[in-house]
Amino acid sequence: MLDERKKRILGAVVHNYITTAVPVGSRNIAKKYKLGLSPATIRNCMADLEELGYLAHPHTSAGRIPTDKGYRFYVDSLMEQEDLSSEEKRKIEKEYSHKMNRIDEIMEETSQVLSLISHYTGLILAPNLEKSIFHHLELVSLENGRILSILITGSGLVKNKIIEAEEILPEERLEEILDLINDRLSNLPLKRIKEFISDQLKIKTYSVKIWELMNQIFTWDGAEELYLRGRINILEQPEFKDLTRTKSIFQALEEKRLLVEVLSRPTPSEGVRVLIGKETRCRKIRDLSLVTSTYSINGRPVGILGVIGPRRMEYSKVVSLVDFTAKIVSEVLTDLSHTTKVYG
Amino acid sequence: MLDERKKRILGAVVHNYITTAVPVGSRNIAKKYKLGLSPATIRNCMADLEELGYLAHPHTSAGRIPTDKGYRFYVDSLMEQEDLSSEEKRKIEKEYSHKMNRIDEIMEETSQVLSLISHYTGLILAPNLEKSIFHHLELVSLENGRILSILITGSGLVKNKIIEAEEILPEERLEEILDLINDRLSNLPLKRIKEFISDQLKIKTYSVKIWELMNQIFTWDGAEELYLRGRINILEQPEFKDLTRTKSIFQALEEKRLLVEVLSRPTPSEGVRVLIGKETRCRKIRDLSLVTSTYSINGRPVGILGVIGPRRMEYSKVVSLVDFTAKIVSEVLTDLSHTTKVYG
DNA sequence: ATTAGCACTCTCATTTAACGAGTGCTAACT
DNA sequence: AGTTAGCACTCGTTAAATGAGAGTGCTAAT
Repeated sequence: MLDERKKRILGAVVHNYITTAVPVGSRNIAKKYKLGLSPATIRNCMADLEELGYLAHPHTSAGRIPTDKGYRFYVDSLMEQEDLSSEEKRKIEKEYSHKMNRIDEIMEETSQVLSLISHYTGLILAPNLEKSIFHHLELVSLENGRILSILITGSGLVKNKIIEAEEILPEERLEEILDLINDRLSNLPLKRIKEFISDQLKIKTYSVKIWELMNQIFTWDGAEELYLRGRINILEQPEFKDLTRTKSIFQALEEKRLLVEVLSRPTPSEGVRVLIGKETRCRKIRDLSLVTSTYSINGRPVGILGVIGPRRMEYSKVVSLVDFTAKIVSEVLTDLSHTTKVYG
Repeated sequence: MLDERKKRILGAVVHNYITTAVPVGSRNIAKKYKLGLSPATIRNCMADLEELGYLAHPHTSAGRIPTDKGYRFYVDSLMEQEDLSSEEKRKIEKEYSHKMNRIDEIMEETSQVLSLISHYTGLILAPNLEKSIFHHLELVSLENGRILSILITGSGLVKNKIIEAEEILPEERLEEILDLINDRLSNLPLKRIKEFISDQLKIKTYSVKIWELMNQIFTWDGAEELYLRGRINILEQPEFKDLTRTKSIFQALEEKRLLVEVLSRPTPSEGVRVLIGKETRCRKIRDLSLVTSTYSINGRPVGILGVIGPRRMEYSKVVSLVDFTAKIVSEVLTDLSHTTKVYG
């Protein structure tokens, strides 16, 4: 375990590096942070911290920069959460003040807010359909036996899908099955609906065709939607002025699949999660950090939002931002889910 | 008018600059293009072309680069369209070979294709709702008098909108009005529907509430959807290694409104349109060129697609690409529109 | 244990010089 | 008269040289 002095010096180095982006030297620390120590002492201490793996040298005779381990310790033990300024809070609340009826508006707005306030890249993963609650299904027959299905979830998400039925189904038959579904399955999690379809519907007298149809309606390509805003903010950071590296990072940010994969990893704990550099376990974004939180509807977590930016991120502020935003989004979505019950 | 020699030399300069991105000198031209002229002669000629405004000097003792006027002349009179290789054609057709039922899939696919083949940035503006044909409307009552409207166009575009009705409307009333709309207005351009609503519906005995409701359904925020792919390809070009300028270009590319504005300008002519540098009449993208074409459904133009890239673009190839892609997209959408007639 | 002092290292910015591509002009050539 | 060769000149690019500055690590003194 680090002693008090080491902690304070590590904290000072990380803090200074985060704000200046310049490798920090002992003299600098001695001047800016009143630790009551001379540069020489600090130097010794920093050498120790380096040996312990918390700091690194870009080269001899340059200051130190934190390693991932250093950032990790800072985030876990040293940093104190820096509340958003009341102005920032106001700004966020204002963005959500006007009525939004559609989930995708809320997603757009949220990624925008996260990017705007953090000056990094904001992201939000749309509510996972699997975890959503079923509310209503509407079917419209199209030509050639194709059917447009409109699925409404408890959170107000509307999902359209066009289905090719092999055989044209009579209108009455559809009505019948539709009523059954809407009567019996309302408020069930979508995940459970497929089970129901397998169990109930198959046993009953309904034809295989209808079973297949329903199966198709409640199956969707797993491609969860990811909203990203403010990618250019990455270019703002001095460490990315070198183009070659920057380009590969942009490429990674264009690959939604990659980010979705990283984001959907099971969350070990409640609240805000911080992934630093290599901890993302993904080469392409190993120079970036990720601050995320789940957001929920009626207390049930349905999606993930957060900020992605340079390793040298203002964690103390971003953690607050992500936390705050997640709470607001949860509220907004929960409200929406209450007013989106199907009528009659 | 330029004489034959000037044309050939201008063509050579533009071509060479497009392929190498290096200001081109007389010696270079003399060697690579067999014009049967000595460097000195070419020099004189280039000096003339400069005076006429077709070429420019970055500085004395550097080669020439084309001006916008130079590119324009090249595109209009010199360039010969370079057909896509059969491999490229195959590649494109393959991308469209699997069944796509939803417009947005087609849009995603198309912007992707344009970016992939051109190595610049691909873009497509989704079909303009105003110009679309109405096919079917579906209404679902939600709690609190809110109504989910589902609008299906002839091209298979499905548009959801949640409407807040001030007063709860009885189900029968909705059914009634819905039948009227679907019976009478099918196959009308959406633009005309609003007129119909104003004229017919108002005169009849329907309440003001219903009129307002319909009005809301057929009114949408003009925000047309723009699909963009391959923005990073911009970084690929040597002229953008300077960051400050690049950043502002990226910012411009993030601003969809800006691009939508430029794209939706009325097209003067049929076929592929090329806008070079300043011709875009937009400061932020004055270093870029735009190659666009309309695409259509059943012969009626409904949207715009194209490629945006450096002024020094391979026009001869990109023009072919955009032309070809527009034709394919038109076919795909027209097919889709035929199979998306509402049943019964 | 802490600190002051000092030699040493390494980067970065600046200067300097050489280089070379390209021009523009003139005079010779066909 | 148009074309070409020759040549001086310009200017940007690149590489090497230089010096300043920041920072370290070690040693010896406090």
